[in-house]
Amino acid sequence: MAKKAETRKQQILKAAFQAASEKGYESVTLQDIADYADVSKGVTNYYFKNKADVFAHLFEWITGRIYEKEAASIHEQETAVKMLEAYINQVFISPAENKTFYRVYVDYLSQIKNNKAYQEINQQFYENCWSIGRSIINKGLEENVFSVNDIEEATISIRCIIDGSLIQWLMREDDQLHDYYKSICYDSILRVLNYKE
Amino acid sequence: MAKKAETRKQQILKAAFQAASEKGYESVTLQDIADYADVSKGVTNYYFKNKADVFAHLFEWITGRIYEKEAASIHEQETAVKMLEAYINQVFISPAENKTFYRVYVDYLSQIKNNKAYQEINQQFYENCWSIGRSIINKGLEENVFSVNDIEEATISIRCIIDGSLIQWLMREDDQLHDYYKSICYDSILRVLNYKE
DNA sequence: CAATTTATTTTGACCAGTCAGTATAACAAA
DNA sequence: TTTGTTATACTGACTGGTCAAAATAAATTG
Repeated sequence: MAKKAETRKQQILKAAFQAASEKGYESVTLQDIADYADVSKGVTNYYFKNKADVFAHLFEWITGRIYEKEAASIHEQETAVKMLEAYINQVFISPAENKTFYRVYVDYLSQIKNNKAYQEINQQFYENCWSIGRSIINKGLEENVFSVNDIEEATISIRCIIDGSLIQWLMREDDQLHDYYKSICYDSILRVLNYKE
Repeated sequence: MAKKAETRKQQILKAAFQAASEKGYESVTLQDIADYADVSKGVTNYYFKNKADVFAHLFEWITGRIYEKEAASIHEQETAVKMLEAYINQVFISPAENKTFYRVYVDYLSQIKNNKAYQEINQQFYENCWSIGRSIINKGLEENVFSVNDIEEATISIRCIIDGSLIQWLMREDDQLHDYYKSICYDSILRVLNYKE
């Protein structure tokens, strides 16, 4: 049944994610994935074409989930600044979660050059992220609290700052700096948007 | 003689760099390094403990060179804004060079979690980068053209923006966007430093 | 200087281990 | 029975690292 297949695929993707966050993309073997999913090795090859196919689906799934959460976080908010605050809270959700996700994400980034499919998934992710930034900026322009020369450039800048801060935080391997980087990220974005009031 | 050994090591490091930028860190084999260096396979193990040792030296060498170039670029400049401009020009040196270096750098970032030595090299690189940012900020504060609440936070923010933009540019695989991202990076930093005049 | 010995460097075959992917058998459900 | 699913054994390709022998350079000696 199609439902069962879907469940199995999810189970395998979650296992691959857990394995990758603990061991790193390249060193994860098909056996590892099977072990984490508590199934035999043959199952992974039954549901996915090959290892790269597993990871393509994994990255698609992860980036999709991340975007949905981030997009949801801003929709309840009523002012641009509150939207941004909610966004940053969602992005810097916790040291543990950020570490798990961003380790896999950095592995993923390092693989993009080798795989056209990965590249397209990431392009979609960027576009989704930019759309969130764009919403916040437009709201702030309506409210007259932000001032930017070019909306597209500002949306791109927001994501640069977010990824740049999370990656730098991750590389320093110090959970205590999480709040510090969160506040640097938030303040920098406000400055880039030329926040007044 | 010690001089010859040094030359050989450099030759191997350059080969490893070239191999890594073309094939990606994980898929580079000792044989690849030997091939690019035009020596036999055993030589690499004669001059380095193992593969990880080669890459530790490689990363140290690369990040050191990058820092030196960046540091040198700002020293001739007389105003804070010109220093920043020179810095960004050096950072966004050309699509080809940025691609070569940043591909290896992203691979390197994805390996940091697995290797204490890599982590320390990167920490040193960050501190070097921050010191460049700090020089520029201090100069701008003297000149009364910048305004920041916290110098340390601003130095960190600058590197976040630089890495964030270069990584995002790299992932989009479009050389034409190089100038675009360069200008976004430059403008964002000016805004973070609250540039007036 | 030349002959010989010693030290250093280079080579490439080889080994032991790993992994992705396959083949096949066993099992379960309909 | 038939079809869909899972387990297991296996293969072939490849890798990091080793090592003994070859090549080369340096030092020593007559």
